[in-house]
Amino acid sequence: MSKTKKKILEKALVIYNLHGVSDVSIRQLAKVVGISHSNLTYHYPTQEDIILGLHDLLLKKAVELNNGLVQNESPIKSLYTTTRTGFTVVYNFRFFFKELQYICKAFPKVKEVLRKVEKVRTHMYKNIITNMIANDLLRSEEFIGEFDDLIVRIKIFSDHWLESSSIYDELPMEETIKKYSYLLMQHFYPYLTENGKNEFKTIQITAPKAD
Amino acid sequence: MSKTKKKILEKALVIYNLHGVSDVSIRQLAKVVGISHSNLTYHYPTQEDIILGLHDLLLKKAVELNNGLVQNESPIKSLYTTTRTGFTVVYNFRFFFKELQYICKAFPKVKEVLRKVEKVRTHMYKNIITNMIANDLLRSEEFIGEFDDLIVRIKIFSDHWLESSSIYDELPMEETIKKYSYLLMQHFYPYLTENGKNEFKTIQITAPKAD
DNA sequence: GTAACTTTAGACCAAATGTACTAAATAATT
DNA sequence: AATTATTTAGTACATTTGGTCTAAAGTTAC
Repeated sequence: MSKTKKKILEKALVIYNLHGVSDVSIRQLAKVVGISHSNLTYHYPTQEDIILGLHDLLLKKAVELNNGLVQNESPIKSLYTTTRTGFTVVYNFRFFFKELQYICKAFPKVKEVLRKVEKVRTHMYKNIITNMIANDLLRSEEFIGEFDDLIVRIKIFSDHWLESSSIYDELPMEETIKKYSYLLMQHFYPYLTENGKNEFKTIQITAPKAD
Repeated sequence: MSKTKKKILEKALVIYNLHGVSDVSIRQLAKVVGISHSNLTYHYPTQEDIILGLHDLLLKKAVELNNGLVQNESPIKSLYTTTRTGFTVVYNFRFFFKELQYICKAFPKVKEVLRKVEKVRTHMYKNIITNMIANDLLRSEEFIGEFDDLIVRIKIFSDHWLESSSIYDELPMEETIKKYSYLLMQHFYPYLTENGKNEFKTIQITAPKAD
């Protein structure tokens, strides 16, 4: 990737986070980058290409941060740490999650990518749940599809906590991420075994009270 | 409200649901209504006024439908019915929920209204939960704030299930509403007592499997 | 050093948008 | 019937937008 391309993505992230994708034209972005709008179209013919580039960055960042985590703690604490770092990435690319619907409508290719990523996420959560059951941290299903449905709920929460927060909250970044990471974890809580609940308590210490 | 104003809102709802608020200009809307764009601005000086009018309609519709429900069933079945009708209203005003973030950013007055409505919703869920506990359908809190947090999660789900569905699903309206109403109910399931779970099973019959 | 390629800026264009203004038509009031 | 108020359409305007085209400037290769 050329230096200019890198700089474009970098500045695009800042300005999109600030004003939203739908409010920033090619010309405005070019001005921020410090190049002409025709030069910008030379590197990224359409806005969709920029968004795809940024989404790529997002995925790379997420993987990179996750690899840096120590995974020898308890599964539940591990899950919490993973959630925290994941939610931090979401926050850093907040333009994406705030305008998810607009982006999917305006840029079909992005929507396709998202659908693929969704399958990976589902798979990941399935593994986590199987694991927790095997370790006697989570009870087993009480009806067919119970945990598949839980995963759907978790994914909706993960995709939209930021949007909701931007409407109803007025917290600083750190607080927001803490609050919603903890809320995500609570999706699991009522399904935990006694063992699991005891482990869960160890993460409560760092978590703030919601509201 | 004059006949013209009514017709404007009516047509706006259709065209917004179809193409999204951000994609429909005053001029396009005027064409659909069959009046001049200057006449439209006469009745609704800004787009914000139209959105506010539509949100008013939404609330009225929700109240009206809710009043039509029989409330002598079991609390859990009652909650399910309320959810179903509520989600039907959400679907009928889907433009609103699909572009929640955009609307809140572009029209600050709408955001204020939403924040007020949110408080009412919280209160409603608190009542429902208190009631269910009193009727031995729901267990009591295992830690402080547990059910407040549950309510936050439920509200996020209620606000964003449609947006998520529009990205990942391709189901017809009826199926979609059924699926997500049932998913909402599952937020309560793991907190239910034996009594509650038995009641819950009576609503499972009409619910489709998720995915 | 010159030829070929890449990167950049500037100008131009047609389309669309919100807003404002004017004047005609219609309805209401006296 | 005359006047006043409301509703309607048309026009004009300044701005912005995404594209396209052209040519200059910079870089690389031979």
